Amino acid sequence: MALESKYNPSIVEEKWYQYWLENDYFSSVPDKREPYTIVIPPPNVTGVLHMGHMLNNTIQDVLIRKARMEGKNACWVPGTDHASIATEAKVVKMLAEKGIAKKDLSRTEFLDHAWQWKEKYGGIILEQLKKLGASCDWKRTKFTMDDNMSASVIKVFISLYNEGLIYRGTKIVNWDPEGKTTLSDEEVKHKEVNSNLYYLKYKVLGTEDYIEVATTRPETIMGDVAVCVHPNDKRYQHLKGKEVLIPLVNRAIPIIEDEYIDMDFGTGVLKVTPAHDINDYIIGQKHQLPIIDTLNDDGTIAAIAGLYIGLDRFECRKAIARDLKTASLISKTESILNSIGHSERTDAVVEQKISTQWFVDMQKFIAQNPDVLDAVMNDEIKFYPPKLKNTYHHWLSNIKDWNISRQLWWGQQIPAWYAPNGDFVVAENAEKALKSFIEKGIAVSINDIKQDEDVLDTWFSSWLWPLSVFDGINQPQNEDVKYYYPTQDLVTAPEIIFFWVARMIMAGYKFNGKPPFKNVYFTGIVRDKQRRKMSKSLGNSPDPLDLIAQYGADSIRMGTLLCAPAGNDILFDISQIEQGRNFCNKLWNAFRLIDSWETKDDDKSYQSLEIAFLWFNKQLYKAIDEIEQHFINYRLSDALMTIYRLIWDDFCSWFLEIIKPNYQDKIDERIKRKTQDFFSTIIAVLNPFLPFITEELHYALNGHLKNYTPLIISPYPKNIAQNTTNFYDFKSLVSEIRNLRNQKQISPKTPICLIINTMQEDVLKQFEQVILKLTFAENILYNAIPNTMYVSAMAGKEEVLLLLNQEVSKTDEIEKINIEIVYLNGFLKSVNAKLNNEKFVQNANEDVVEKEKQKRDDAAYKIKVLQHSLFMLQN
RNA sequence: GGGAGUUUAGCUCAGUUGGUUCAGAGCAUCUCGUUUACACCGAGAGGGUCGGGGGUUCGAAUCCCUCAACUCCCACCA
Repeated sequence: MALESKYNPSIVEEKWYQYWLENDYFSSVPDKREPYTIVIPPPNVTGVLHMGHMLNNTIQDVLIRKARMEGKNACWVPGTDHASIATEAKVVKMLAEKGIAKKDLSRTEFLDHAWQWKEKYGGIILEQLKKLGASCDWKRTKFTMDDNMSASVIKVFISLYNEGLIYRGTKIVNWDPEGKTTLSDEEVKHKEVNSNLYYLKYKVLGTEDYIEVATTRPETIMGDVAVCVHPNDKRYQHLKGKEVLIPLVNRAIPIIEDEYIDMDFGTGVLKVTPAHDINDYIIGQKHQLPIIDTLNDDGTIAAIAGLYIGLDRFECRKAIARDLKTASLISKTESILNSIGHSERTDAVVEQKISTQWFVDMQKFIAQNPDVLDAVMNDEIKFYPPKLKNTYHHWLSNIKDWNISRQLWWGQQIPAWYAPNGDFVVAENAEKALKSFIEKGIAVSINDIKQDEDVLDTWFSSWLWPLSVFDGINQPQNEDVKYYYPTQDLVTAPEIIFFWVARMIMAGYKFNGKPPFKNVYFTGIVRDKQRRKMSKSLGNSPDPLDLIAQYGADSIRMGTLLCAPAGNDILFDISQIEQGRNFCNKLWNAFRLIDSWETKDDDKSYQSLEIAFLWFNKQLYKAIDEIEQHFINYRLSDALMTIYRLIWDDFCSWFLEIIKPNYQDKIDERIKRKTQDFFSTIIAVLNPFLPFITEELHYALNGHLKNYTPLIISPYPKNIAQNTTNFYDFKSLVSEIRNLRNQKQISPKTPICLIINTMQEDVLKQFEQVILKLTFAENILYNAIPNTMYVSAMAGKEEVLLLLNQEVSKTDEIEKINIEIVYLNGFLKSVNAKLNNEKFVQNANEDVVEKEKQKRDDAAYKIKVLQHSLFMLQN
């Protein structure tokens, strides 16, 4: 077989992915084997693949592929999330571009458009994942609005409502004026923003005095119902019980007192606007003040405000500031930094607004399901990295009720039905709702009742994901859910620990009694080299598909994984991808070399090189152990690096160089076969990480076999017998010799002669062929006396002399040796100081003391050798 | 305001219970090399007082205190 000297991934990857699909290696059905399940964090149905997905899904694929090779029944369930707010926004935008306004459509018409959109674009991201090599069970692909998925959501809503865990209530909620919906607290992201703090003058009625109020939101003055001071504030004692006039509005409102007030902030006076601030709302309740909601749903000023009607809130702020200034009702403005809530999805500034919505009573929920907290804290569910346990704990202990209703159409419509008088029932459908009404003694007909217009928060469906993908809500006892649930690993971003991870744990315990997964691997955020988050607006996010086309999926997988320890952000840099590509090429060429060898029977070379096999065998199984350990700790970067070094250094740079025959020489057949065996093992270990190239090479090695098994389902190598033999460290000896060569500018292929002064001549003789081969030496003399033409160095306890055919500067050599002796004497002194310290000998462990003694003896021996050399040089 | 975390070679990071074979890895850098597996390469080398200070100990990157810088999460300061 003639192979290209450069590995070309594009053909190979396409070919093998098709092959795996055709042979159905990704799909899973319950059987007798141990299950290994991962459910994908469902990407938004409208999304396209970005670098974060690449990282996240590569990790999942590595885990699932390794499990598959280990003989487990590996099942990776893919799917997409309907992402109600994001998708609805996209559909609205798309319709607007066509000149269609959402308000002109009926609910059904709008949903028709949305579904069409979903059918057209919804599968893109999953198709992209295939390019990455993701070995998902595509037959199980789910969508959070599939019929049975939605049915699960409705069922859960009804049962939680019946248990009193879901309620309808009027509260201050977060309002996204752009998405025109409420948001949960988790969907509001606070950002530090520079704001103006305006000092407004409220005229005190019946006096000529003004009271100054500092506010960042002058546009809400139309909703003011009081100004509030601290009861102990000396500055305002004389104003108690008086009223003030709202500037511009000229409505009279009382001055009230409350200990909530921070006397040091601004003027120590707060304007109270209960409709638009949670604190004001609380004060308002306490003092029984009215509520004036001056904002429309789209963030414009409502008619009730009386002024600035229809103006956008931010325009209004400017206008008011201007008008107040004109009227001399602003005493000053200062610039302050404050934290403003933004919508997670639309990035609009979130308003607080009083509204009637549906909530999950979280405190009650947690109280009833203590496992939600305990399981994580006692590691029944393991977090990687574990520091996120604290974050989880902290959030749960301060949890607020979850607002689950959204004023959208795309999603699961809330199964609540209203009678004309406002009474409502919760039921699966209109018929059942009617029945409930009748049971409650409310006489209505089916035409009278109306279903709640709102849909449920997306996360109210995704929290069921690990159960609902197996239909475990609708049919809790079905074979799939019994077999696959709880799943093994969840791989996700720490950003959604509250949105999703925590809530899946809640749903898992609540609806199944078991945790949804055993391990949670939190990836970092993919950033660019300057540590900036990757974003479309910065244009610093490469298109993963372009990268795959250019470098191959294996290279990308390697590049992203090499520097991605759990929980650490990964700093994306193209050079890592190049490193991945170079590695693939290295592996490819190692195979080409082995493959090119012609064989013969050569017992002698086999015998003399056997030690190399023993040595590499040890390195190989040591590495397999280490890799296993890294997997246990979910340290995939370290696992991959271990393989990288095993292949590049141990296998290619050392082992192959040792056994490689001279140009045009044949190789002993057994050597070639053993080398191929090693190679097979190596690529099997590597396969979960780089599935394509390893599959290709595995085929190149074994494709001719009658009962050919592709690598994807071949057994994963295990270390059965511990190989603990210690080998002589021939690597440092060889390095020292090469270094001497370098120093003396002797080109690598020029034959040389060596003298090695050693106390373990027998051991070294075992490695003689190895050393000769690697150093291009002609022969080695042991413990021989050289003439004056040589250079020397210490390699461990061996002194190695490279014989020259030219005179060397004696003084240089003497100088070199003297430096070495000075260093060793210093070292010896410190070791001796330690050993002569009674407290050390008393307190330190025996083996530690023993080690120190060994070091002392070694150093003393080296000094002796060097002094001898010195003597030889000087005479 | 509360909580968590980080600070080790130019960069990104390992360093389990304190013991100089723990001061490491990869990349980058420098020198040499067009040796037929690979220049997407080979050989070799240099580089860190483990953020600063103090303490405990025979001994600290590793434990304690303190200072400094940075990061993240949570939170209703107008």
